[in-house]
Amino acid sequence: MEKETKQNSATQIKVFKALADPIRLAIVTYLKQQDHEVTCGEVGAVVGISKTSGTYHFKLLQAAGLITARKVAREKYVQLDPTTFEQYVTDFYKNL
Amino acid sequence: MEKETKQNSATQIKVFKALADPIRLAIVTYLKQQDHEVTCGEVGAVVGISKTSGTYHFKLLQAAGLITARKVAREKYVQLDPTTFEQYVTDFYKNL
DNA sequence: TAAATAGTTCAAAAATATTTGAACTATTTT
DNA sequence: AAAATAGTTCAAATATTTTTGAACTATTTA
Repeated sequence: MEKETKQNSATQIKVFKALADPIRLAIVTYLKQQDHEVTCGEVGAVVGISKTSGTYHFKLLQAAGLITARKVAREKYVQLDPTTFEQYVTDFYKNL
Repeated sequence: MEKETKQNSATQIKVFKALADPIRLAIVTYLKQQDHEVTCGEVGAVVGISKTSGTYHFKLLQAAGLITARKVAREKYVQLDPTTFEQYVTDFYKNL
Protein backbone atom coordinates (compact mmCIF):
# COMPACT_ATOMS: atom_id res chain seq x y z
CA MET A 1 0.00 0.00 0.00
CA GLU A 2 1.46 3.36 -1.10
CA LYS A 3 1.61 6.48 1.06
CA GLU A 4 -0.32 9.64 0.25
CA THR A 5 1.85 12.09 -1.72
CA LYS A 6 -0.43 15.11 -2.29
CA GLN A 7 1.24 18.19 -0.78
CA ASN A 8 -0.38 21.45 0.23
CA SER A 9 1.70 24.28 -1.15
CA ALA A 10 0.66 26.78 1.52
CA THR A 11 1.66 24.28 4.18
CA GLN A 12 4.93 23.60 2.38
CA ILE A 13 5.92 27.26 2.70
CA LYS A 14 4.78 27.42 6.33
CA VAL A 15 6.89 24.36 7.11
CA PHE A 16 10.06 25.78 5.58
CA LYS A 17 9.44 29.21 7.13
CA ALA A 18 8.93 27.58 10.50
CA LEU A 19 12.24 25.74 10.21
CA ALA A 20 14.13 28.75 8.88
CA ASP A 21 14.87 30.25 12.27
CA PRO A 22 17.53 29.39 14.88
CA ILE A 23 15.16 29.54 17.85
CA ARG A 24 12.60 27.28 16.26
CA LEU A 25 15.32 24.92 15.12
CA ALA A 26 16.53 24.76 18.74
CA ILE A 27 12.98 24.03 19.88
CA VAL A 28 12.58 21.28 17.30
CA THR A 29 15.96 19.82 18.22
CA TYR A 30 15.02 19.69 21.90
CA LEU A 31 11.63 18.14 21.19
CA LYS A 32 13.24 15.48 19.01
CA GLN A 33 15.66 14.58 21.79
CA GLN A 34 12.87 14.30 24.36
CA ASP A 35 10.61 12.26 22.12
CA HIS A 36 7.62 12.86 24.41
CA GLU A 37 5.36 15.73 25.44
CA VAL A 38 7.00 18.60 27.29
CA THR A 39 5.61 21.93 28.44
CA CYS A 40 6.21 25.17 26.58
CA GLY A 41 7.77 26.53 29.75
CA GLU A 42 10.37 23.76 29.86
CA VAL A 43 11.28 24.20 26.22
CA GLY A 44 11.37 27.98 26.53
CA ALA A 45 13.74 27.75 29.51
CA VAL A 46 16.02 25.35 27.65
CA VAL A 47 16.30 27.48 24.53
CA GLY A 48 16.40 30.71 26.54
CA ILE A 49 13.46 32.78 25.38
CA SER A 50 10.72 34.80 27.08
CA LYS A 51 7.20 33.48 27.53
CA THR A 52 5.90 35.93 24.95
CA SER A 53 8.50 34.90 22.43
CA GLY A 54 7.69 31.27 23.16
CA THR A 55 4.00 31.81 22.45
CA TYR A 56 4.93 33.34 19.12
CA HIS A 57 7.29 30.58 18.02
CA PHE A 58 5.14 27.68 19.20
CA LYS A 59 2.23 29.20 17.33
CA LEU A 60 4.20 29.19 14.06
CA LEU A 61 5.39 25.63 14.58
CA GLN A 62 1.87 24.49 15.31
CA ALA A 63 0.41 26.37 12.33
CA ALA A 64 2.91 24.52 10.15
CA GLY A 65 1.81 21.22 11.66
CA LEU A 66 5.30 20.46 12.93
CA ILE A 67 4.14 20.18 16.53
CA THR A 68 0.94 19.14 18.22
CA ALA A 69 -0.19 20.80 21.41
CA ARG A 70 -2.40 19.75 24.26
CA LYS A 71 -3.50 22.09 26.99
CA VAL A 72 -3.69 20.52 30.43
CA ALA A 73 -4.97 22.97 33.01
CA ARG A 74 -2.62 25.92 32.87
CA GLU A 75 0.16 24.11 31.05
CA LYS A 76 0.56 23.44 27.37
CA TYR A 77 2.29 20.26 26.30
CA VAL A 78 3.94 20.16 22.92
CA GLN A 79 5.46 17.39 20.86
CA LEU A 80 6.81 16.96 17.34
CA ASP A 81 4.52 15.57 14.65
CA PRO A 82 6.83 13.25 12.70
CA THR A 83 4.32 12.71 9.90
CA THR A 84 4.54 16.37 8.89
CA PHE A 85 8.34 16.20 8.84
CA GLU A 86 8.17 13.10 6.72
CA GLN A 87 5.64 14.48 4.27
CA TYR A 88 6.92 18.05 3.89
CA VAL A 89 10.63 17.75 4.66
CA THR A 90 11.95 14.22 4.22
CA ASP A 91 9.87 13.56 1.11
CA PHE A 92 10.10 17.10 -0.27
CA TYR A 93 12.68 16.47 -2.96
CA LYS A 94 11.21 13.21 -4.22
CA ASN A 95 7.74 14.80 -4.47
CA LEU A 96 9.04 17.89 -6.24
CA MET B 1 30.30 2.47 3.64
CA GLU B 2 28.24 5.11 5.47
CA LYS B 3 27.49 8.60 4.20
CA GLU B 4 28.81 11.72 5.93
CA THR B 5 26.23 13.08 8.38
CA LYS B 6 27.90 16.21 9.82
CA GLN B 7 25.64 19.20 9.16
CA ASN B 8 26.57 22.87 9.10
CA SER B 9 24.01 24.75 11.16
CA ALA B 10 24.48 28.05 9.30
CA THR B 11 23.90 26.22 6.04
CA GLN B 12 20.87 24.46 7.50
CA ILE B 13 19.20 27.82 8.19
CA LYS B 14 20.18 29.16 4.77
CA VAL B 15 18.67 26.09 3.12
CA PHE B 16 15.34 26.40 4.90
CA LYS B 17 15.25 30.17 4.36
CA ALA B 18 15.96 29.64 0.69
CA LEU B 19 13.08 27.20 0.38
CA ALA B 20 10.68 29.31 2.45
CA ASP B 21 9.57 31.50 -0.43
CA PRO B 22 7.03 30.89 -3.22
CA ILE B 23 9.23 32.29 -5.99
CA ARG B 24 12.24 30.23 -5.02
CA LEU B 25 10.04 27.16 -4.63
CA ALA B 26 8.78 27.76 -8.17
CA ILE B 27 12.37 28.09 -9.38
CA VAL B 28 13.36 24.86 -7.67
CA THR B 29 10.31 23.08 -9.03
CA TYR B 30 11.13 24.15 -12.57
CA LEU B 31 14.77 23.15 -12.23
CA LYS B 32 13.79 19.72 -10.91
CA GLN B 33 11.50 19.16 -13.90
CA GLN B 34 14.19 20.15 -16.37
CA ASP B 35 16.89 18.06 -14.74
CA HIS B 36 19.62 19.83 -16.72
CA GLU B 37 21.25 23.25 -16.85
CA VAL B 38 19.03 26.15 -17.87
CA THR B 39 19.71 29.87 -18.02
CA CYS B 40 18.56 32.30 -15.35
CA GLY B 41 16.67 34.15 -18.06
CA GLU B 42 14.65 31.08 -19.00
CA VAL B 43 13.78 30.31 -15.39
CA GLY B 44 12.95 33.92 -14.66
CA ALA B 45 10.59 34.07 -17.64
CA VAL B 46 8.87 30.85 -16.57
CA VAL B 47 8.30 31.95 -12.99
CA GLY B 48 7.50 35.53 -14.04
CA ILE B 49 10.03 37.72 -12.27
CA SER B 50 12.26 40.64 -13.28
CA LYS B 51 15.96 40.21 -13.99
CA THR B 52 16.84 42.05 -10.82
CA SER B 53 14.58 39.87 -8.74
CA GLY B 54 16.06 36.83 -10.44
CA THR B 55 19.58 37.86 -9.51
CA TYR B 56 18.48 38.21 -5.89
CA HIS B 57 16.73 34.84 -5.66
CA PHE B 58 19.38 32.85 -7.56
CA LYS B 59 22.00 34.33 -5.26
CA LEU B 60 20.16 33.05 -2.17
CA LEU B 61 19.66 29.61 -3.68
CA GLN B 62 23.31 29.42 -4.61
CA ALA B 63 24.48 30.65 -1.19
CA ALA B 64 22.44 27.84 0.34
CA GLY B 65 24.12 25.36 -2.00
CA LEU B 66 20.80 24.32 -3.51
CA ILE B 67 21.88 25.25 -7.02
CA THR B 68 25.15 25.36 -8.86
CA ALA B 69 25.84 28.02 -11.46
CA ARG B 70 28.10 28.23 -14.43
CA LYS B 71 28.66 31.41 -16.40
CA VAL B 72 29.03 30.91 -20.15
CA ALA B 73 29.75 34.18 -21.90
CA ARG B 74 26.85 36.46 -20.99
CA GLU B 75 24.54 33.71 -19.82
CA LYS B 76 24.40 31.98 -16.47
CA TYR B 77 23.36 28.36 -16.36
CA VAL B 78 21.87 27.01 -13.17
CA GLN B 79 21.00 23.54 -11.99
CA LEU B 80 19.86 21.91 -8.76
CA ASP B 81 22.45 20.32 -6.50
CA PRO B 82 20.69 17.14 -5.31
CA THR B 83 23.34 16.36 -2.69
CA THR B 84 22.45 19.50 -0.72
CA PHE B 85 18.78 18.59 -0.82
CA GLU B 86 19.60 15.11 0.38
CA GLN B 87 21.89 16.24 3.18
CA TYR B 88 19.94 19.26 4.47
CA VAL B 89 16.34 18.48 3.57
CA THR B 90 15.75 14.77 3.01
CA ASP B 91 17.99 13.70 5.88
CA PHE B 92 17.12 16.62 8.16
CA TYR B 93 14.77 14.80 10.50
CA LYS B 94 16.87 11.68 10.87
CA ASN B 95 19.96 13.78 11.64
CA LEU B 96 18.14 15.95 14.14
C1' DT C 1 30.18 50.09 -34.60
C1' DA C 2 25.58 50.69 -32.84
C1' DA C 3 21.94 48.23 -30.78
C1' DA C 4 20.30 44.43 -28.36
C1' DT C 5 20.74 40.90 -24.87
C1' DA C 6 22.01 38.58 -20.25
C1' DG C 7 22.95 39.49 -16.06
C1' DT C 8 24.84 42.43 -11.86
C1' DT C 9 25.07 46.19 -8.50
C1' DC C 10 23.35 49.60 -5.57
C1' DA C 11 20.44 52.11 -2.60
C1' DA C 12 15.82 53.39 -1.41
C1' DA C 13 11.17 51.85 -0.60
C1' DA C 14 7.97 48.46 0.75
C1' DA C 15 6.66 44.36 2.90
C1' DT C 16 7.25 40.80 6.57
C1' DA C 17 8.93 38.85 10.57
C1' DT C 18 10.44 39.15 15.32
C1' DT C 19 10.92 41.19 19.94
C1' DT C 20 9.29 43.58 23.81
C1' DG C 21 6.53 44.86 27.81
C1' DA C 22 2.19 45.63 29.91
C1' DA C 23 -2.17 43.84 30.85
C1' DC C 24 -4.84 39.86 30.75
C1' DT C 25 -7.13 34.74 31.80
C1' DA C 26 -6.98 30.60 34.12
C1' DT C 27 -5.11 27.52 37.35
C1' DT C 28 -2.56 26.16 41.42
C1' DT C 29 -0.33 27.00 45.83
C1' DT C 30 0.08 29.15 50.36
C1' DA D 1 -8.49 34.78 49.64
C1' DA D 2 -4.01 36.36 48.15
C1' DA D 3 0.04 35.25 45.68
C1' DA D 4 2.36 32.62 42.38
C1' DT D 5 2.57 30.20 38.02
C1' DA D 6 1.71 29.06 32.89
C1' DG D 7 0.51 30.88 29.11
C1' DT D 8 -1.98 34.46 25.82
C1' DT D 9 -3.01 38.89 23.64
C1' DC D 10 -2.06 43.26 21.84
C1' DA D 11 0.26 47.03 19.82
C1' DA D 12 4.50 49.42 19.24
C1' DA D 13 9.33 49.12 18.17
C1' DT D 14 12.90 46.86 15.75
C1' DA D 15 14.98 43.89 12.46
C1' DT D 16 15.10 41.38 8.29
C1' DT D 17 13.66 40.31 3.71
C1' DT D 18 12.07 41.46 -0.80
C1' DT D 19 11.05 44.63 -4.60
C1' DT D 20 12.07 48.29 -7.58
C1' DG D 21 14.43 51.14 -10.99
C1' DA D 22 18.46 53.31 -12.71
C1' DA D 23 23.04 52.71 -14.02
C1' DC D 24 26.39 49.44 -15.01
C1' DT D 25 29.59 45.35 -17.43
C1' DA D 26 30.16 42.05 -20.81
C1' DT D 27 28.80 39.68 -24.83
C1' DT D 28 26.44 39.01 -29.16
C1' DT D 29 23.87 40.52 -33.25
C1' DA D 30 22.61 43.66 -37.04
